[in-house]
Amino acid sequence: MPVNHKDIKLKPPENNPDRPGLFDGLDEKSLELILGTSQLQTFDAGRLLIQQGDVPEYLYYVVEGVVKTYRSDSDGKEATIRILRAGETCMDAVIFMGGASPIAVQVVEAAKILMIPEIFIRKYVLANPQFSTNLLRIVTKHYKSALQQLEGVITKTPLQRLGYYLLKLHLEKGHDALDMDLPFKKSLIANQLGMTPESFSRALKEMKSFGIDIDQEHIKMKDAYALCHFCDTDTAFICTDADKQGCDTCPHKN
Amino acid sequence: MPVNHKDIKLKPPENNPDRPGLFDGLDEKSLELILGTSQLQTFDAGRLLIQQGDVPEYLYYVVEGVVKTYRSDSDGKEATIRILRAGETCMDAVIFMGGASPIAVQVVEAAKILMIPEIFIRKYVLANPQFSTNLLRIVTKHYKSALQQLEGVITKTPLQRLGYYLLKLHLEKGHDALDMDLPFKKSLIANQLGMTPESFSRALKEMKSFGIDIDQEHIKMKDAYALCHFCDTDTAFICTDADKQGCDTCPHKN
DNA sequence: CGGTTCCTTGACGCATATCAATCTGTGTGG
DNA sequence: CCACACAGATTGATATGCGTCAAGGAACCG
Repeated sequence: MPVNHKDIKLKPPENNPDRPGLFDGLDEKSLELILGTSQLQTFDAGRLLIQQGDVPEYLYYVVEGVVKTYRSDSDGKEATIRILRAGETCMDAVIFMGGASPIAVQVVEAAKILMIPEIFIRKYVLANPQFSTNLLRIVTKHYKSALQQLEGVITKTPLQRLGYYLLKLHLEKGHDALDMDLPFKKSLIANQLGMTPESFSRALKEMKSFGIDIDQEHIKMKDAYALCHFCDTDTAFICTDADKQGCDTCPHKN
Repeated sequence: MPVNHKDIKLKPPENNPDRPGLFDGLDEKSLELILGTSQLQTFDAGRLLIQQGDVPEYLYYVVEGVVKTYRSDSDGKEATIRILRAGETCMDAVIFMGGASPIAVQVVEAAKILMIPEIFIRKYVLANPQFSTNLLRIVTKHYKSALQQLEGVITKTPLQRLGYYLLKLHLEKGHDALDMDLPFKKSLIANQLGMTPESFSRALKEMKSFGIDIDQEHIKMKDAYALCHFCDTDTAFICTDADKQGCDTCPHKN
């Protein structure tokens, strides 16, 4: 059954360029066209939407809930790639890779998902330049985060990876927010950071020496510069306090 | 100075869907338009084309030579992302990320490079659907290989990563070729696989127990199935011998 | 020939995975 | 309301695999 335009909110609250959305800048007509060919479905936690090796038939747009994408090798070990919330998509890139999906997709917390047929996506890229640009922005953003992950796992210690993760969390909230919560289950985050839950737990304790206290999933920073130590050129670029006093290690100070 | 259309070969010999090219399917007029706004330049080995944090002004198309993209963290450790040869591009994705480049680009072996202004790229995506599709295919291919790299570093041992690398090399040549050469300097490959040259060297020796002999950069496989042990769903998909006899571990055998 | 670069080999130590036990919170059923 | 079960998180003890450091060898080029 086709989806009614009014059924779902297509634009998540924050509408900043760092969070490119699939529907950004599209007019009413385009939206209706897309929704008309799509379907909306609800899935329970644990449900596998795509297995590694499947050829995807839909692009998935998360309306509600939490979904993860991951790769697993032959002995069953998993490497979490992304954890998606409302407003994010997956299989967007895979559709253009052609052939079997290199990743699997699983629902983590019960989710409502908009499913857009892959054939429509491919055709619509040819018809609508704005849509192409949206897709390019989304895919390149995934690529970027994969590169950061990759560098982290290769060159950084678990502690540094955690620090970098917290720093990005902090920057998302705005540099004034000294309190935040871990957005997901710890074991899930641990896997995404390429470490075991045990190492994750130990790394959290070590964070105290940087002035960051963790109680359950609550994080309290001593001051706004506690995480500067983990900054790099990417985060410095979006840091509103870049190059200010208080941070000795800012990469902008060259 | 604008580039003459006849100066460079824009299509590398192999024209298969797994090697998407920037100029695939474009007509003469489009090619002339692109080349007219671009410049061709030659660089020596070691030359830095883009540093991490720079905002890219060009998309780079490698006409000749070897170029690598990598990320380095604050203490100078490098993680090689890709190693490009003739017909490949970089900064293609970065242009659409907006802002500073998360990666650096360096010439490894003296290279002739076509430089296309980023502003042109962005505009041309809006004007030419074929070009959008080309870019999407290229970027998603990069993304895919980043994901494979990521999984490898997180879940696999150095030996397995090397095996997977050799397998892909083998499949590129066609499954009949039992002889091949390492395409790059060993230390470069080692870094791309996320290990030290020492570990790489030891892993190469271990390969003997799988029926693969390495002499200098020459690789000799005992038979076409020697590398099957390292296969996964991605490689199985492009393996012409998939599911045949000889390979006990083929992921297609479910 | 000497110098340089790259690769290889060996010895060593540390960091992180692994394994196992305990603890905490949460929900369920009697 | 308590007892129990279960999942997730924590903590501790252990071991091993990879990086590091240092030395030696091989190929290349002047």
